[in-house]
Amino acid sequence: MAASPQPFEPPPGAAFLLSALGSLAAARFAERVAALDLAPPQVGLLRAIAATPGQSQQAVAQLLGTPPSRLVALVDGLADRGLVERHRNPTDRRLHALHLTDAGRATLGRLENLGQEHDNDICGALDTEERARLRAMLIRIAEDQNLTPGVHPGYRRDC
Amino acid sequence: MAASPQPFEPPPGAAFLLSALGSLAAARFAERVAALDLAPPQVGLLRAIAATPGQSQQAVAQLLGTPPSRLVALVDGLADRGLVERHRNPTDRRLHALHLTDAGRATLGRLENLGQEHDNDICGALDTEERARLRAMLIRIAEDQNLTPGVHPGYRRDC
DNA sequence: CATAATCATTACGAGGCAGAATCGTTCTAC
DNA sequence: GTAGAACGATTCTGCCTCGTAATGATTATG
Repeated sequence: MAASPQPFEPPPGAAFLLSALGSLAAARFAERVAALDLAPPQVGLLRAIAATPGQSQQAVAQLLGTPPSRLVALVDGLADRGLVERHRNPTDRRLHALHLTDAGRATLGRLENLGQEHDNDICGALDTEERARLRAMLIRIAEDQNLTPGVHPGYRRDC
Repeated sequence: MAASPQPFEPPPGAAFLLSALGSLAAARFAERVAALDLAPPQVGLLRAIAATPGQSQQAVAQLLGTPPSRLVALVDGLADRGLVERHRNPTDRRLHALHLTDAGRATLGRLENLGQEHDNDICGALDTEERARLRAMLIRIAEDQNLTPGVHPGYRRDC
């Protein structure tokens, strides 16, 4: 009673499509930022530091949902490039307050343009109005799922 | 002239939201299928075999976009559980034709229900009509990006 | 003043994945 | 008909990522 060998019997649901397109978007974004010698997690870290400068590494780690030990290598990579600085807090010398350098801010600006191109690449099939409706729906889902705005959940465990 | 420390200056675009929600959806799905002792790639393989039974491993590998050597372990895991069988092709004994067992089909049925629950979980913020519009837009994007329907691009290292 | 807690870092180990090498089988050329 | 190339599946090897556990330095507590 096997029907004709139709590919993939149940049509994929919205969640599957979200996962598939999200994976595609993430991979494409990784390619783009590779041109700046950056990995996606480093971009997220840059954005997090820009949003709330002076935070301790532990605070940032908690915000991003990553173990602190992972953050060390991330910060190292950005500090080696001169995009980020660790400032020792004089009142509590355990803490490393994270700040962007001027070069870091410049890189962030370049990333913003790059993000726009990325958006146009991914959403090329949609006109401006449709894109706005898509964004609105996605934001509603993100809020419903208690996602921290601007934070990619791929930091916690699998991406 | 730094404005108030607003979190994440540029509002996230649709591509970022897609990536973030896709990551979330993938992680949640992984949790769900873990209850059946399955990993997401194995689920994709099950679905691929169900869609076109009797294919060689190499053909399936090409469809999914994964190196053949990776498929071996994947098939092994499913074969150990008795969900999949390798049938030697008598006319060409190099080939291993992949087929689902009855247990495999039963598991696939369970996965279908599980997928519906997953869909409802992720899209809980949207009513039925909105969900349909979201699906339609996502499908258009997927077609525009030349994604193989039903195949998760996460198999491909480069996509 | 001593002990516990906190932050960053390092050390270690597990797991996953891609690419090269291997083994058996089939096709092609002569 | 046989030798050698081509092909499919598998194994092997090395790399890379990540999470957890220990380490060291500093500060809070009682």
